Amino acid sequence: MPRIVKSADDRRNEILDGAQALFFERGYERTTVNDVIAKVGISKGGFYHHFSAKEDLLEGITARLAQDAVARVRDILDDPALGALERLNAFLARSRQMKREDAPKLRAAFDVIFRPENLLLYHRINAASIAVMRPVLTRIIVEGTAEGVFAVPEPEAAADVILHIGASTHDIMARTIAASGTAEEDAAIEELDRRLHFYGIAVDRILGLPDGSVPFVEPGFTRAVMTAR
Amino acid sequence: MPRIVKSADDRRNEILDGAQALFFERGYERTTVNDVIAKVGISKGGFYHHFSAKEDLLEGITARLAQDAVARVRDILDDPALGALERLNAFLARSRQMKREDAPKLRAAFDVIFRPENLLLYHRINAASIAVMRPVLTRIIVEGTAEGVFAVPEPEAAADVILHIGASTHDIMARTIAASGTAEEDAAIEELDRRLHFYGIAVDRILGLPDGSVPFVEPGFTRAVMTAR
DNA sequence: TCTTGACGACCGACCGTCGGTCTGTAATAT
DNA sequence: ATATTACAGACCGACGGTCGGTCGTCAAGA
Repeated sequence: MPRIVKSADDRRNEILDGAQALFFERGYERTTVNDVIAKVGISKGGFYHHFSAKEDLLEGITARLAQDAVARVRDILDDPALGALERLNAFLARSRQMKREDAPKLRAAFDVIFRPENLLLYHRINAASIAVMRPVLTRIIVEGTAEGVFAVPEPEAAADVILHIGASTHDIMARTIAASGTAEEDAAIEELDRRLHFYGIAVDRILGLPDGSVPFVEPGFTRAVMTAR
Repeated sequence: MPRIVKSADDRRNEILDGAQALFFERGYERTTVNDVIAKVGISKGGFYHHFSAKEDLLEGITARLAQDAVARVRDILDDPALGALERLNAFLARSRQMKREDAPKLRAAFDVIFRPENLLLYHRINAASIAVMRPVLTRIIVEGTAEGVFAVPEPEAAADVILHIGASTHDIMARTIAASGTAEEDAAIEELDRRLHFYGIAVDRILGLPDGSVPFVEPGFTRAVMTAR
């Protein structure tokens, strides 16, 4: 085979791109290192020159995804005109907007990520996003507590709890996706929507706010994302 | 090798016992099927006669553990004399008592379960215990809402959230265990204790109770469990 | 009581796959 | 010219899982 040399960064990202595509298509375990190098057009030796193990791919991919996600809300986080509650709601609104925008891609990824055999992949993505969001959310809570809007004794712990509440959607999400195309799809989406609505209430309460202050979903959001093609 | 024949149930439990011991000692991935059959004193064929895959061991073990755990609190769950809040607190108190009783074994298991490479093992155990506890906790919340003591619009969702809050302790637990034996051990335990205390408050708020109604920890509990030998 | 035969528990050699290593080489930098 | 980096690809050992066959058990028929 002809030898193609590229800069380390470019090659690394190429590998990450290929791996990410495969992971979101077949899952982590069902994707072999040989699959990845075949897709990227690279040799085994080349791969292991850039990554010391298959697991490193997960780290690289999830780190990139998380960095990305936070970059897209940076302006909201840095806007000095916003109060804590406004900032939090603007952040959540932006997140929803982004999800709506690439709902089809997201939905396709969900199909794979929420399969039981891909638990590890899901968990890593989740852990990475929590790690990135924790300091962000903590800052907002500290801010809100200083403003006297929130009433939270342990901001960092509260941030952790709130972020993990998102993880508790896993099961219902999985169920909803499994029900996709069947007669129960509609009911499953309804239930998921009710759940997400309640999670907003849980956040309100943890922050010491009146119910409904921090909406997690807006009308039609859940259905729009879950039925996207 | 001499052939030893036993009833399917006995053999199955023997295999589960051996596998559980190994998983809690070396973790799931680092335990091979050959390790298990060597420990139990059985052949490869024998093993696959009772289990269709290595993963089935996880299911079997976690199911057993979860069944066990719920059996040990059955009396509290069934006691008609208890109100919902009393029942919930009695349940948590019993759980703590059980943890204190076999703190050394628990602590040893923690050492393995919270290592990053054993994420799958941890997750399965957690998922199984949540699956078992969900209906139990849901019932308590429904009861409490009917009594007018709790104020929860979606009992099942609330149960899910509360159970998942426990999962958010994973990171700090892992950190605390990693700090074991170092100079930071003391500070890590303090922080873990503060976190657990806050989780109690989060539960109070989700249930619509005044802060401090549902204590997650009692003084000295965290240290007692985490420093057990 | 003894034989027979079916069934299920069990054996262990074997296999394919997969993550990872190693030796070597072409391209690039110094 | 030389060192370093980026890559190639044959190879390896370990592991999960399979498969054809064996042996203990027990019940029915002679």
